[in-house]
Amino acid sequence: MDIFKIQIEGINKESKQLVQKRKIIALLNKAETALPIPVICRGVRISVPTGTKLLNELIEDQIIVEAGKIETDNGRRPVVYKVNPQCGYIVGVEILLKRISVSIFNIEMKEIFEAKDKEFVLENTQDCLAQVLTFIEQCIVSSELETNKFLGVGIGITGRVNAMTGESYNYFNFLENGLTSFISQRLNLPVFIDNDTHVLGISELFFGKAKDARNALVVNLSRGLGLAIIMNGELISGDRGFAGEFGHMQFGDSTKLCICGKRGCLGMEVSGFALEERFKESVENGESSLLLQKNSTDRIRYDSILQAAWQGDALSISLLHEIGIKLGKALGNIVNLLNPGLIILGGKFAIASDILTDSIKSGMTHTALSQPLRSCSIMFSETGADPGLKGAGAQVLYHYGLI
Amino acid sequence: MDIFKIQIEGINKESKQLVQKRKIIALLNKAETALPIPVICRGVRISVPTGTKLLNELIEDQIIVEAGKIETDNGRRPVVYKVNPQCGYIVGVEILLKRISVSIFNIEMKEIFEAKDKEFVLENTQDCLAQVLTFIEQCIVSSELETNKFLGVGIGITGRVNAMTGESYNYFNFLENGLTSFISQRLNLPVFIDNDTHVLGISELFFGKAKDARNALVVNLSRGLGLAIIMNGELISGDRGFAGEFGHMQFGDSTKLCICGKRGCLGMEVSGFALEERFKESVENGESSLLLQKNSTDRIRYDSILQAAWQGDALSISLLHEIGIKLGKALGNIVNLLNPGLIILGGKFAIASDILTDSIKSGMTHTALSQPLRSCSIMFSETGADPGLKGAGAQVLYHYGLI
DNA sequence: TGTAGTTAATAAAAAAATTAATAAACTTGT
DNA sequence: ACAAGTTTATTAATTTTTTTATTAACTACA
Repeated sequence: MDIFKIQIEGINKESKQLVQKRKIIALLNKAETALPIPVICRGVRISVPTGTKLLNELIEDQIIVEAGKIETDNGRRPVVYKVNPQCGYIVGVEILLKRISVSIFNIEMKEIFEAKDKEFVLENTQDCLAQVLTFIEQCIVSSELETNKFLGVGIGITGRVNAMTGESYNYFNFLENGLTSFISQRLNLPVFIDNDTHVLGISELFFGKAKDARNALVVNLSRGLGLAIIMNGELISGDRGFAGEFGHMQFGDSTKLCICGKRGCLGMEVSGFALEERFKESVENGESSLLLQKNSTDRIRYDSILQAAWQGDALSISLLHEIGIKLGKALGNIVNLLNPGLIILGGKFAIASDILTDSIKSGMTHTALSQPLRSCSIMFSETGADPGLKGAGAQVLYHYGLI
Repeated sequence: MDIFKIQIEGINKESKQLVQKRKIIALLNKAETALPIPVICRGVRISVPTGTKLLNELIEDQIIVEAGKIETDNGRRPVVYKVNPQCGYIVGVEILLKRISVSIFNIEMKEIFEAKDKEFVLENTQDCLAQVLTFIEQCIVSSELETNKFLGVGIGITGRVNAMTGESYNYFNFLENGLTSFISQRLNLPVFIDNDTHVLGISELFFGKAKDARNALVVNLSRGLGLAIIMNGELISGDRGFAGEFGHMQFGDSTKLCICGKRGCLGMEVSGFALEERFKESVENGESSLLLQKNSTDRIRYDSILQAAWQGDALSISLLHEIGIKLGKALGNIVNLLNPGLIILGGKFAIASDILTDSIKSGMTHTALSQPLRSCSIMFSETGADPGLKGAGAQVLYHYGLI
């Protein structure tokens, strides 16, 4: 897919036309529907004859295809065009602590191949890296798609990641030139990377509820606690990609020691892990719960507690309320600091929206100023299955300016 | 200055060339030195003949001027060009609680007229607004510059401001269409506005130490406490312009009631106001200070305490240390959240850099994670006089894409 | 059913921009 | 001091793009 790779090159004879071609592709890809020539030409600010010429060349290259005619109120009906869904493919990879998933998307981000939740143990070793690579390679082969049509690989991985340099600090940090350049060389494809929470943010930004918001927070509340910050319509990475370390915000009353070495980290009070701990404590103090009928206390994971809360278990609900209020207080502080128009609660906790929403809101009133609070709405993520995986893949489109 | 106003209009016959002309102007204005034709043409990606043609038209319009020839290692010596400093002027206005300042800058942001620190009381009244307007008008007249050469007015004002809509929420909020459109109509000039802290951030971003930083925090520590956040090289305003309400971060141990109605606001512990309060308390508890020799406790303002600290007064220094540690703790939290590469301490407290720097750093270690902390340096503002005023004016250049 | 009105697409003419060629100005090395 | 090499600046030739004009396709209404 040579046309997508031009942008890096300097000025040459073809460059300007190729830039315009890429603009056409981007316009069509961003548009919800197929577009007619006049609209395309207005969109990229060129005349109809040149636009038509470029479009025909793109059709010749099978990058753009006709999509029939559309109804109009009056006048000749225009032929509309869209990007050929088969013109390019994207690999999305999600590497979590205990499982790895790969999806292959077409250029419209429709999933056309999947190999999800393969059991796996993430370790900072050469061997583990080799496993990841062969799994990705296998998926590409199994998909039976033309290899020269792959545009790139987008990876989401737990831990701290520098999206700019392509380094992963916690895992595979033994590589000299960073993780992306290593994988890129091996697969002979451009590779982009970010951490699991940021990738979730990308998903919300382009496909979820943050689509129309210029300033939003995406909370990733699962076993851990993370935050993706979107400001001025862009994901905020910070200087080294560390932005969003919400779980280590020193805001809690708890004196529990966090793995980071400090006490009072928010993640020790607001997270799936914290929910499990608090559940155990409560049971030890004699409280009862529906969950105890089936399992012993040790085996109860936060997923089960969330489900129990949904089924009406009083203990689980009250624990969730506690968490909601604490999360709300912390978010209120960030609302003062960043004045987001929207907060999206994502991650595994999103299913507990009914129980959490009011407690978060009430927590926020404790800390947030009334003006920024009034202009900030709270929503729960409703993206389809595996939003992180889709966001991981979307990095590729984002870097090509196609989204 | 018609050429600067084109960008708003739609597509017309001249539009494309004017866009290129604006690019040339922007390139020359951003460059430190005057540039020769080949460099300009490479910079805006046009050929030498067209570039020369456009340049000559700009010279005809007196927007660009020749700036002699430069020495080169070999080959014919090129003529270099720069933006005519007299081609356009900018009005910067700073409206604080007790004083108002106006400066007029040329397009290089050199100050060519000033009327600073006029005594004044900011009130939310028609009368006060009229005073502001006549003062600005007077300054424009006194400057004796051609009125048609003014590019716009940039305002910095205390209180909460929506830079996008041009509304000021705390002052002059009785206007129907926002403050900027009102002043714009009266002065017949484009008007841009932001709050005093954001304007300070703009100053650091374009002329100060944040020039080369893509992610920075600018702390405005004077009688109040504010924060300007720069991420991805842009000032973060948030959804309604409220971003940076650092002073109301709920992070303190103090139980003092803040004007916002909450307790525990950081501004009640870290600010000039807080310094005055703590000084009073300490003296009442029997501590001594150099300052007491001259003034009664009631009359001592934070400026004096800062100066006393600089002169070695033990009480003042220890109070500053307290403030520094608290500020550092709060900043550490933000470092975790946003991973800035640079923190600039500006405002009146900047002169106490020697005393504050270590305590801020030690405070940060309490809350910040080691990784983001390591990549974050702390500096003290060293911009010239009235950085806020310069930042206010710079808004105009920023909106024209000339900076 | 036919005509006026509207928009799309194509073809021809005009304008604009680029490349190529050339002249001018300057440095360096012999 | 003068030829060779470099870079800038100007002019001429070629290519590209846009305007303008024309034809095609369709709706609405009489």
